[in-house]
Amino acid sequence: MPGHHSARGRRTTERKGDVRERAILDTCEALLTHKGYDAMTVGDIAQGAGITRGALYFYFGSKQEVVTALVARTVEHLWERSRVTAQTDEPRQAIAAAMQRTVELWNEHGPVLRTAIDLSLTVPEIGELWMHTADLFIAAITAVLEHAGIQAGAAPDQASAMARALCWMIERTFYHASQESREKLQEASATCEHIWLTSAGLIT
Amino acid sequence: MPGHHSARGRRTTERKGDVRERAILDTCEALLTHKGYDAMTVGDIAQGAGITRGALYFYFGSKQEVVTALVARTVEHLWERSRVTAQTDEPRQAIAAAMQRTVELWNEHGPVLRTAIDLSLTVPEIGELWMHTADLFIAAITAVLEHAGIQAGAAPDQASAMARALCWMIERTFYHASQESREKLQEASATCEHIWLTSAGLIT
DNA sequence: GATAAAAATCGACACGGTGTAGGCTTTTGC
DNA sequence: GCAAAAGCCTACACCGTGTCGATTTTTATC
Repeated sequence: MPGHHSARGRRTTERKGDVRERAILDTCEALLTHKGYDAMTVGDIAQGAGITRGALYFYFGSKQEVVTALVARTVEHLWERSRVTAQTDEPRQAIAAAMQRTVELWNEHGPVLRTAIDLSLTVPEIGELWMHTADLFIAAITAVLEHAGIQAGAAPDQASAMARALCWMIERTFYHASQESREKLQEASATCEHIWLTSAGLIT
Repeated sequence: MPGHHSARGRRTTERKGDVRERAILDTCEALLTHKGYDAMTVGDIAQGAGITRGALYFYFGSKQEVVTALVARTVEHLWERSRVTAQTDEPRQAIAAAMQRTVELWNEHGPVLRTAIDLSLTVPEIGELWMHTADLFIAAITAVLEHAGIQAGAAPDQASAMARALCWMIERTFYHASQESREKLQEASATCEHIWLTSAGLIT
């Protein structure tokens, strides 16, 4: 009985492997949270997912591939959300909304995002993924800045360059704050928002 | 003939091991530059320094210890410089000077600094070192902000919190720009300086 | 400049994690 | 029910790490 009358909308036909694959990624995220990337061994992941090392290599070619898939899964979430978010015309609102969404993502998946950042240099695939994410962010910030009256362009005091720096500020600030607590994250977010607003000329 | 009339001021008595130790660190920095941390093996370092793996373990207990020592050496440079730099009273000058010094350090030791950042999470000793460096920086930024009229305090729109966010902005922006080219670094520095000035209320 | 202690070096080894290979078992679709 | 595909496992080979004990070289002292 494959994809029969599954009540759900889609065609289903969910292979057993699909479940396992999710289990592997879930386990990986949990391990990343509690042990960190280096300490996490392929055997650990397999064990957590209820299979042996050998079986895991049926799904993923290496530890790095597992993590890459996990990062992809997490980041796609973000892409979805950012695509949905209609651009509010009011800069202040747009900024507040963007920051709030980002806080939520970091609250939910902080360890994965931190790992992604750490591995960006050494694992090209992850670097790719993260760069793309950053570019989305930078584009969004650039739009807001220009909308707020900052001159478009790539010179150091123009929208594009400033957006890039602000993006890195947010990334790094969240990276650290998300290690501490949700409260710290919220505070850090407020600080970033304030600097963003100031840079946009929306605060005296 | 140990430390005889060595023309130099100090007591000399430089052991052979001191030279080797330096050679190891120099090799490590070169390898970090050309291969990156993960690809770099203890054997590589030893070979580059003209000894065998076994001998290297006489100097350092592990690959991580080698890198930690290298980071320490590099960061101490920075501490020196920042201690020397008398605090100019004029905020604009202070900011420009700080940025320039930072650019130089990243130009000279970009790969080491990037590695230090990458390993901050996983190697506590390096995390320690880097945190201390960041704290110096944050204190300096805080001082400038307060001097420029930003209210002291840790609330999101007060000097201390803002300084922290600005520090991370600079760290991350330099991290990326230093991978590209000296020109990019210089531009990135200008952008960070502009945002810093704006946040300090020194630019309309 | 002989000598004994300290410093430096080496080769061999044990361990642990990775990734691969070949064969067995379960699912899946007809 | 039955092939083919998918899933799974054990065993193995490889590589990098870090340790050990024996040996050689430096260093300081007489």
